[in-house]
Amino acid sequence: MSRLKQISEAVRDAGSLGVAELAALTGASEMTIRRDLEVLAAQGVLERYRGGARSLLLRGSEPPFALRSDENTDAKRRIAAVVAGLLADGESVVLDSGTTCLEVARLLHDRRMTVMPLSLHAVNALSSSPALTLLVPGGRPRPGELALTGPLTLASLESLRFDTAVIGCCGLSAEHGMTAFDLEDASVKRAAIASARRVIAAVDASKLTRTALAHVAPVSSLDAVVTDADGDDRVQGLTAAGVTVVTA
Amino acid sequence: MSRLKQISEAVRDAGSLGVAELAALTGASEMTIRRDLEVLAAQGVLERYRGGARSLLLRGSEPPFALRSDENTDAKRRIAAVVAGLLADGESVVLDSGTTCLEVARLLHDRRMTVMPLSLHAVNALSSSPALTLLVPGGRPRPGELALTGPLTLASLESLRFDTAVIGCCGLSAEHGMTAFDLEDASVKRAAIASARRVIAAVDASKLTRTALAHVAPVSSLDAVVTDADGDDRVQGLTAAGVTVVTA
DNA sequence: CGTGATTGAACATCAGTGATGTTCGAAACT
DNA sequence: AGTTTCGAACATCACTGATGTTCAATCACG
Repeated sequence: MSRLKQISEAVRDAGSLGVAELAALTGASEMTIRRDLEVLAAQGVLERYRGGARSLLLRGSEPPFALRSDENTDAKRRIAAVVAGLLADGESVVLDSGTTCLEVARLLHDRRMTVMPLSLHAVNALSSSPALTLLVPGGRPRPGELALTGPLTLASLESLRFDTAVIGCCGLSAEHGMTAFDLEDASVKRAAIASARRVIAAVDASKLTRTALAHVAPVSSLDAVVTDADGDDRVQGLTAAGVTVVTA
Repeated sequence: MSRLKQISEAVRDAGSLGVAELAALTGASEMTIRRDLEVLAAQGVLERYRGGARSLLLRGSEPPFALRSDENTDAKRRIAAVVAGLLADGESVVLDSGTTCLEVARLLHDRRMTVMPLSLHAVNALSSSPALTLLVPGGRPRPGELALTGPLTLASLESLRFDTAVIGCCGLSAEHGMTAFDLEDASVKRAAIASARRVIAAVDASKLTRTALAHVAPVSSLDAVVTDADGDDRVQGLTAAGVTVVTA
């Protein structure tokens, strides 16, 4: 686990912590801790005060992208590989924001298809590809996450029809359907789902226990769910609800 | 001058050149030349054949972005500084693609304004800024240049009204007006100009002698031209045509 | 079909960059 | 005023990316 993540979790759990304590906890020097706190403060994770920092992470909000990106990478890669296998050359795909979908993007780099990513991270991962046709939606990128949102994004999606939408999410269950932390994100996901004939959800196992604030869509609107949970209650709940679940 | 640029020009001037000759010319090893040629071939600058490479650069087309980016940097920075000075905090600005406008983007990083760049390079330069509101237009990024073009871009521009448009171009003269190498680019520039109340052209001196294929707009639609040419005939031509010219 | 030139993969080397630690003067809190 | 905290500046170190060298495989041409 990276030191930044370690710090952010320690501060979140304690509410607030001093620089010296964090230095002792991580084994790094106080100067390094200060630099880390500066970074985390810029990301909105916490707030500095003289001698320490207090957490700004609300329960029910999402930790910033930079802290999630190297989390659970193995599972994400395996899920992404399966998703990429479900996509055929020549298809047009709209690709959601989030770290799992970013892994999918990396795998599509040399494929011959049309892709519209909903996050600038994925756009950057694909912008050097000569093989595929890259479409960028308009919108306002949310800081850190770089997920595109707002009326421009919705307008871009409404003017196009895709073969497949690959959607990530923050929570997924048979009961509550697909949910997201951010309201704007949720409406973008909805628009993406509405613009595609086929919908694939890419969801690592940890999301299957979670339910977030904003409702996106019922599970009935998903054609397939790709996840890394194996022989799990929650997977059974989804299949019972009539969803095709593919395990990576 | 970078070795890549040196190679690309030598091959363009000779039509085709051998690896050994290029190694002698640049002082690098043949292996390095091969790697360089691979890079340039991927950019579409030239075509490899066994033992050498032949140029693919058409007269009248634009050398790829990566080769222009570190060219004339001083002049571009000075022009960009003047342009940035013409913009007020709180303004909404549409920022054209190209290396000069990219320098402008870098200077806007910590300003409090709304910016819509027309190239992903500038988007990336600004995406970490907490101060400004970044808007991304939709579109298809042209490889290398990463300039956004196409119907999505035009639609994004048509749905917005900006205070100022900062436009770069490939050619500018009193006689032919503003011109661009790429037809799609030209229509995007036109749309950007149409969506803004005030239009500033950022043009280094070398563009004032050039005229490119696609007409963008007459000089009468420009409110100001920022350039680094000092006491030049061409500048006089522009001022005679009623354009406000600011020299950096 | 053979021969010599060309290629690219693998490894060595080196410089430049980024992360970390240390020091010390300035600023802030009590 | 005294103590603590901060951050700028510099030193250090690991790592990455660029370059060169070597050598076996491949290609073109006679």
